[in-house]
Amino acid sequence: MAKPRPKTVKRRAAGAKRKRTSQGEPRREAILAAALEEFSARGFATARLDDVARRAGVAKGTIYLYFRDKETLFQELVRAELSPVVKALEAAPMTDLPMRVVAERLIELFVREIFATRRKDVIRLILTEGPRFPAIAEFYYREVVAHVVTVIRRLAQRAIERGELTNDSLVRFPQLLGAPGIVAIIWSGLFDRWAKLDAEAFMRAYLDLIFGKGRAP
Amino acid sequence: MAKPRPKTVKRRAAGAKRKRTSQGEPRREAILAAALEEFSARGFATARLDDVARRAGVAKGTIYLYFRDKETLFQELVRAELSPVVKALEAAPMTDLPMRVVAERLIELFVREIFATRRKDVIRLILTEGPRFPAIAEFYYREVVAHVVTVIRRLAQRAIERGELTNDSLVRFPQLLGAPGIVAIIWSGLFDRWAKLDAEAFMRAYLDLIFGKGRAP
Amino acid sequence: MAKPRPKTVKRRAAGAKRKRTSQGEPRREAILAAALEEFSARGFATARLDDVARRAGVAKGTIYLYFRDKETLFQELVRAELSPVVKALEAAPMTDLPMRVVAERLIELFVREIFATRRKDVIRLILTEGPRFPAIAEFYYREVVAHVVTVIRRLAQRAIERGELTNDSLVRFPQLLGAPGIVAIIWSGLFDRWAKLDAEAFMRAYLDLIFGKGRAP
Amino acid sequence: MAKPRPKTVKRRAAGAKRKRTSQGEPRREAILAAALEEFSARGFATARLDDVARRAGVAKGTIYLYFRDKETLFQELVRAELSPVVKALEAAPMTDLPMRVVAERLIELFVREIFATRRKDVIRLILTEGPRFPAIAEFYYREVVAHVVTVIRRLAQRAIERGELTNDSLVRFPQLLGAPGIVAIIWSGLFDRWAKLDAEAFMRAYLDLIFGKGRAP
DNA sequence: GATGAATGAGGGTTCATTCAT
DNA sequence: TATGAATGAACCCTCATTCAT
Repeated sequence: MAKPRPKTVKRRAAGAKRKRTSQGEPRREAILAAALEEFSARGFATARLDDVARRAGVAKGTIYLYFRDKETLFQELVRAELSPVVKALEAAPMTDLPMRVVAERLIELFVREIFATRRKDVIRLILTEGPRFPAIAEFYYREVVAHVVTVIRRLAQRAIERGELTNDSLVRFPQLLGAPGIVAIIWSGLFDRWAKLDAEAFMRAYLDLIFGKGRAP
Repeated sequence: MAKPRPKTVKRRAAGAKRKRTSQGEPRREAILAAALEEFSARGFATARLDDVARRAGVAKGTIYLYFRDKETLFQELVRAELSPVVKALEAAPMTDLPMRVVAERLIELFVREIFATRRKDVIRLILTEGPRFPAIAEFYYREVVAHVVTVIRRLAQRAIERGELTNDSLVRFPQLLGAPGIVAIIWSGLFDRWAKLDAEAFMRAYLDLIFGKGRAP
Repeated sequence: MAKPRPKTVKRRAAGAKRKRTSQGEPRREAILAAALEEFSARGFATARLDDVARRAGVAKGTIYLYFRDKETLFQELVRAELSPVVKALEAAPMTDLPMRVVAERLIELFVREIFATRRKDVIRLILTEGPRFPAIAEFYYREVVAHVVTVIRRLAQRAIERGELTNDSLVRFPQLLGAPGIVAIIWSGLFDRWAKLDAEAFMRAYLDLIFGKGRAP
Repeated sequence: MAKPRPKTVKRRAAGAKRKRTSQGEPRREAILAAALEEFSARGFATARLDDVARRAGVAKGTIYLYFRDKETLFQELVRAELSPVVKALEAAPMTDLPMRVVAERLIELFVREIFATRRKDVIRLILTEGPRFPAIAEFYYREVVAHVVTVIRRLAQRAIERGELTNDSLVRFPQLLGAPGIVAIIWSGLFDRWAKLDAEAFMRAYLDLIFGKGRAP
């Protein structure tokens, strides 16, 4: 009974390892970063907390000091990475610029803040794991997608009023504007090996397609 | 009796041969159908072969008579479901109809043959599991995506020549034409709970957007 | 992903081990017997299913073919071992013999069917683990203790009517008759190392004490 | 300041010394009290030191300043709670009162000092955990049980000499006198939920049974 | 071919114990 | 002294895979 650890055995023979101990370093952040790597690379179900711990430079048990369980780690990972986006969306100023200009800025924003960062992987994780994590899908829908849809719809409405757009497709389906962004993310994870896709050029070409080439700026 | 096959003999390496019982190998089909259900519902890693077997009405061991292992089952599932599509693509006739008309037929085809069928789930599986199954991603890329891209590029080229399109976006990025289809599939798996998306209307609105409303038939 | 077992590695290099395969042999029984041993020796919480499996000559996973989990194994163990006792109790014939005679037969029965068998350990397990397993305590109370109490009360009642007993202590507290049996079981598990207790003599001395020495047959 | 004790020095082996803060080492007491609660409620193996610490209002590490490990805590807990009993036993005066009277006083003592106090739980812990803690079983046997047995044997001897008892059962098995006390403790932990047992009445009825009702006082 | 009982590696989670502060 | 974050061994349970029948 109670064989918790041989009492006579010295642990960690030498004071070697123990990499990161700069007190200021937030273990939680390290774990989240490592989890994102592992979940992205192997998927939620297949990722091993052992690997997350190793990558974060902590012991396996340490993860449980910060997260109730694997699923919670995943959910908090998504929330943590997305919350700046959520905040930015809520603070999004309504401009009076032409829609095409706004759209181009959105592309820049998307590339800089999402596509070129770890957030791209978070989005991909949501797309791939979301069906098994309704809570995450809902969070993403309510906090991100719904906002974006609303904003785009309003933009499209005004663009029509101003004559920048000649039909109401984007009002009825604002998702259309974001479609290339989603596809770019998916493509990059699936097919870049065989055919790399220049996401920014891809999305700009899309604007050319729907607004007409060079009509803007 | 019993015909106890010498114990040291390697069983047929499985996967290879096949094709005997005239009317379509009902067991194999049942397993594939069951596997699609389970993989779609739970993802590859989380799906249990036990459930696949139960759903298919066979014993667990039977699966291994037809497929080397879980991964092979998955790969053959994708191939089996996609091969008609592949064949259709290869036989796709090049028409001289206006691009918008062709695009509308593609939408109909997509809705009827993909979106309204189990193939939608196969596509979704490829999108979500592909990153962990390069073989599948590659197969899908080479046999489906590349063909579609080529076809669309050719269509776009001609459309430009005929003045139906005024810029080369679709030539440079034929993926743009398929983007809404992809997004529709993803949306349906993620967000339909909160906001159902009418895939066909969605894609038609897209054509309105890029070709101009009602300009075509 | 899916690293279920290296495909090329041959398992169980030699067809050695595989002890018990005499088809007729009930795995379930072997597991229950092994579980009783392990639970008795180490207590429920500390017993390792690994050891149960090893002792039963089966693989760890096999246990789960027969029992949902560790706790279920424990509960079914208790039920399985006690059910003959329960049946015997229900079929217990009411005799007209003097109470002392009946009590002596009960002692013989107790020694032969409980104390000299694995059931002694089951009773001990109930006494020690019961507080943490209300379901087991209740089962034992309802199916065994309550019956025994009822039977003894009836016996005591009649003994009073016949003048074999001169007070109603055993009617009010039939448990008194069984107390030495319980104490014998506890003692044997705790103190036999330092002072062995002859359970049968112990209980017979008890009858001498309450009925008077040698007054009965 | 900080007085950072040279890192290589072995901390006081813990357990030994102790005894300084005048008014009874409140921390140590708090830990022992908390430990008794937790061990009683969940058993040794299942109790968590985390909970003990929380209940005692100290940090987890603090426990280790007072006790080498979980097992030592348990053993010292038993010793601490029992030592007053041990002392009382050693000082037990030999009276010349009739045995029944003495027995009744023992019952009162048992009820007041054991059954109505936390010591009941300590006894129960010994009974349930003893088999896995030979050191505790032995301590309890030597310091408590053996003494009690000796005392009762002497009492019984004299009772026979005086004609208060007509047979030697209690001389040969003094444990018989304590049996109902043990059973009362066990019953209260197991079956009180379904059938509460009045321990004092139970033990008094026992005296009625073996000495004859009302013959005493 | 077909079955499904059996296997056992793998991984999530817990918790006694340590130690830097 | 006291703290509590960190550690990592241990253990329950799952499930892909095998194989005797």
